[in-house]
Amino acid sequence: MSDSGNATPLLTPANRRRFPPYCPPVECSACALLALCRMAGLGVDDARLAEVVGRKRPVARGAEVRRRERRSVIAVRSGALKSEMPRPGGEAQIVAFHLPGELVALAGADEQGAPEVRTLALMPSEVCELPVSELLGFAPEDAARFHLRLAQDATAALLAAQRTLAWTRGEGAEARLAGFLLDIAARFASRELPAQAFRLPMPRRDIANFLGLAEETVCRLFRRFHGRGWIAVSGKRVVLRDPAKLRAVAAGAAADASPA
Amino acid sequence: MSDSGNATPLLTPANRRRFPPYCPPVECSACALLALCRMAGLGVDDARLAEVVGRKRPVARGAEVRRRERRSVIAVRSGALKSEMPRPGGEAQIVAFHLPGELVALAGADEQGAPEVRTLALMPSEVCELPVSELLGFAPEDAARFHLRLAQDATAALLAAQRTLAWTRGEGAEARLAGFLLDIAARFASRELPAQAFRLPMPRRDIANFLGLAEETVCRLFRRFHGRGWIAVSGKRVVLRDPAKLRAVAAGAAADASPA
DNA sequence: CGCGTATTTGAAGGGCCTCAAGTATAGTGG
DNA sequence: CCACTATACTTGAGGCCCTTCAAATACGCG
Repeated sequence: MSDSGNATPLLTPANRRRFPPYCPPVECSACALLALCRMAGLGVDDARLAEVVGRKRPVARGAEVRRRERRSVIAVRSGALKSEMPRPGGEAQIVAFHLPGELVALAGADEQGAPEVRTLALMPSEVCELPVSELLGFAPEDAARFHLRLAQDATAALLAAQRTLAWTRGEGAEARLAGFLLDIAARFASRELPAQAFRLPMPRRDIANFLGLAEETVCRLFRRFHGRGWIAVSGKRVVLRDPAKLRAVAAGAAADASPA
Repeated sequence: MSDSGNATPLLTPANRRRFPPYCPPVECSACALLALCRMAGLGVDDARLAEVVGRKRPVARGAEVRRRERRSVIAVRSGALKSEMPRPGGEAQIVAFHLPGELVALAGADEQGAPEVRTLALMPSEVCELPVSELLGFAPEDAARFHLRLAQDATAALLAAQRTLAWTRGEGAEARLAGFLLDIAARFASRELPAQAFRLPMPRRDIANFLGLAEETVCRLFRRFHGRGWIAVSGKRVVLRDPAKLRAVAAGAAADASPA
């Protein structure tokens, strides 16, 4: 198997500069918020869109994404976010990462007091905010369809959270990291972003937190996967070289074959 | 503090028989489905209730809870359920337990094919099913309010799932089990069921699966907590004797004080 | 180009898992 | 109502995976 085809770019210093950018903006056509925008009576290029939806609102790296309206749905346009839940004693637990085109802030969309979940930008990002309150004056039939769609999006998010709960409990640290890489790649692919070679938006520390591992363990696993030829990794740049093997590892297969 | 009052029953053989039953049925007044039932135009004691809502539908121990209608919301009336997500290679991962008065089957309420999440009865149980499709002919205003409530319930469920994700990642096995016991107790209390002395509806094996631990570890932890006087445990019967200490442990406090 | 942050690497130790066997419970059927 | 039996719970010993602590290096941002 050795070096079968150099179709995948190697992470030589020369290739680093031409590596895909971090998290490029997605078009409205690939955004999960599109259905709600349309249902709100807004054409994508309509003039009213800019009025109701806060488009391209910038969020600085490390800053918290906060609702402008009491009740609203937020989507990521570019960059990446993380949602974390504080724990009584110790570090907050990261419960989800949000990539371009994905919805945020569905959980607790109606909570009154201080939000339990904090959402922070992992890099300079842009978000779109669709205020639900602006739409309450709509015709009852439209409001019903809108809220139904909202409920569907929320149940979809719940299902996604349960899937996450399932594979992050995978036996062994290798299974978890393999599952993580495949999850990120699949989500990039579903938004028509490069999914084989990409940059991880989050530091090792956040990956470790999310997977329930130590930061050093995540580092060692990246190196181990790299050494086995499953991936090529240099800092945040990652190339998936053997997705099938990663799937097998994520499913619990012991690593026996493949040269070290 | 020694034996300050024997208000809490000891788990002597004599007291076993008078121990609270497993998961007694909740009244409609304490059920999370009540708001949706009322909004659907159904008085709790209304004759139509029996027609639209499948009340007291029995589910045998180990049987799968399946929707009768394509789209519906299910609540637990008595007993207890577990929801599990299959994993590629190996045992399914339990993602949630459902106690009397709680909603189920929100996730995937709209999915078309075979459901990803399977919901099984941990003991002989009764469930109520409210078919959403039956209500689509309602007045638009009522439909709008109904779907809004549905969306709120869905986001609340998502928030609950994220909370679960946070404390089940607690550092150390002791923190996880302490958090688990407090979680169960709090949910019993919110439904006006006995929350200090109760029976765990699920076997050790399921607790271990849910918390990402080995079954033997869970057993040892129960015995350890029992030995330290934090709880009294005999099989599935549990009495919380020092909830404050359990909270401290769940928050990550090291166990140093308290006699062994 | 320099500094701060992020990543990497090593060594030692502990906590949880695995395997195995015995005991007690509770559900089942007569 | 009681006996029976399958399931669930408990307990012990040994070993490995992951964590912790510490320090050096590489990268990226201003």
